Amino acid sequence: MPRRAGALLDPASASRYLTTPLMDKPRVRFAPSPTGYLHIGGARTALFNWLWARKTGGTFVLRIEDTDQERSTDASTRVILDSMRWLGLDWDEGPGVGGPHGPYFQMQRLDLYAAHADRLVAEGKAYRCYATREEIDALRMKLPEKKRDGFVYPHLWRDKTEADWIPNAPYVIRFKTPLAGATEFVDKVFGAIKTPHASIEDFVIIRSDGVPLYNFGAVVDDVTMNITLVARGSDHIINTPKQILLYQALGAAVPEFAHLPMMQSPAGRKLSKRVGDEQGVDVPVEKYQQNGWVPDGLLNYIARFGWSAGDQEIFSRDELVAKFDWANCGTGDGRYDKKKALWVSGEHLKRLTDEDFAARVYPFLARVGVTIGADDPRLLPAARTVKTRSARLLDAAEAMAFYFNDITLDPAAAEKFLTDDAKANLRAMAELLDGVADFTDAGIGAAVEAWLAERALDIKIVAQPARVALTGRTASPGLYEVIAVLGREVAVRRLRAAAGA
RNA sequence: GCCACCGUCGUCUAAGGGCCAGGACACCGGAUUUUCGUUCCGGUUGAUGGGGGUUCGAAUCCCUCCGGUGGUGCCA
Repeated sequence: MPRRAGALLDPASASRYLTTPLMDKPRVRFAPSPTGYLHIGGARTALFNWLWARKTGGTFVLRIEDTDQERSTDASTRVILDSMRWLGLDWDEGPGVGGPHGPYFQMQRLDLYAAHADRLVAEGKAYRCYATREEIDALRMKLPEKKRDGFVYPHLWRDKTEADWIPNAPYVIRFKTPLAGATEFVDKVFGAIKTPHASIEDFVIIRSDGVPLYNFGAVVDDVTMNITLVARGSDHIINTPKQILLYQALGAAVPEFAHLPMMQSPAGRKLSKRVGDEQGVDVPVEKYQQNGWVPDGLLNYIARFGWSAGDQEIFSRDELVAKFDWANCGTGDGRYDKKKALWVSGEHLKRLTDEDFAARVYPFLARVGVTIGADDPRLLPAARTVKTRSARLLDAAEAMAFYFNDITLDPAAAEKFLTDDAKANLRAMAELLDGVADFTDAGIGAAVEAWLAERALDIKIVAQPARVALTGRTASPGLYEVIAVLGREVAVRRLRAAAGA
């Protein structure tokens, strides 16, 4: 494993760059592309940036990188923003809130990119390339098959001058990458990373339609938005040298960089939505919302992925803010672990107050066919009985449904437990409950225990049949609490129905 | 192919030259319990990718091989 930040640069070979002067407060950003949904890995990137901003009193900027016009949609922007809000990752500048460095959509900043690109061209640091895609492809195809993969743009227009420009013909703008030397930077997570310029081709910074490509748009924005620390997935490590070259060409201070290892599928694949579906992992953040995760639970799981603080596993949002640091980020890619994710979710549910838990479960009740009012007096006591046995709110709602809706007996359970002897006991129990004065968990328990003692019956004999009769299933919260929440009328009716059937 | 990065229990991680490689999830066993779950206890159940070095001593430093990931686009 490489030494993290602090590894030495080789001053002789690296082209040095300006270090961001220690400014007052960090400015970080999250810059998603609106091409679908908020990816769980993207949420993690956003979270780490947000944590750093909140911890340091810095600024968290949200920017929408919508320059891929083929795939970007407004609907997607809304979905991403909604997921960010649901997670509680509020941004200080960006869509909806504005800010002094807007607009925060790249397609509304085209003039800015053009101006910067033109300046680079004027200064000889970039150049117009009139070679068409077809032309370049033809050159590539001329190579022997084995060498085609290694084809790089052959500097066709690198040394041409304005006199060579073709009037009215489309062109792209390419960056004039230094032919020799190397660019090295010290990543806050990965340590020193060095890339020889020879391995960087003269990459396109502006398309023929005037729209910038990722590397250029991101740099111009990060410069003009005064971003001091760029934190993103390690898939961008490869882009960093190009971007540093761009900062230097623009005469701008180079920000700090922090890359995060990738979150892979359980089988170690790239975590795309399709792969996630195949391997049982929810990739879009909206799915977690729909399945009844609490935001802090999701944040906890993804924070703890690639980062740690001693042996602690469960963190509140505030603890995350207090304890987060780039130095405790690891470098190895990791695999999503669904079981652990669910465990973390459940731990967060357990830590909710009963009232809070009930209020959060309520919206999910409708999803499982329960239509009660938010002020239904059974809601809180019912919710309380399933809180510690559910991993997500949707699971809790499902586990609670029997309290409110008519039940159907699980056939296998009925077959096994609703024997003639058991039915006789259920009738007797119904009788008993009818007369219990203190119809509470404790009161019912006392009455039933006394009744059992009187008849020399073991609770094990009557519990399961009663459970099946009352809930339809063999697994449920404690029998007495179930009865108490159900209420005398319903409990008695269900016992008799099962006994009579 | 080339470039960059990464490699500790099945999984997430700790230890960054020196006490049995620690914790968590998972898994197995047990206790408690009216079921499930919770909770508690136990686990020689389980790992430094392989091989070379350096060193009294290596998961840790060096070399090499292997493996994985990302990139190699007028995607981001």
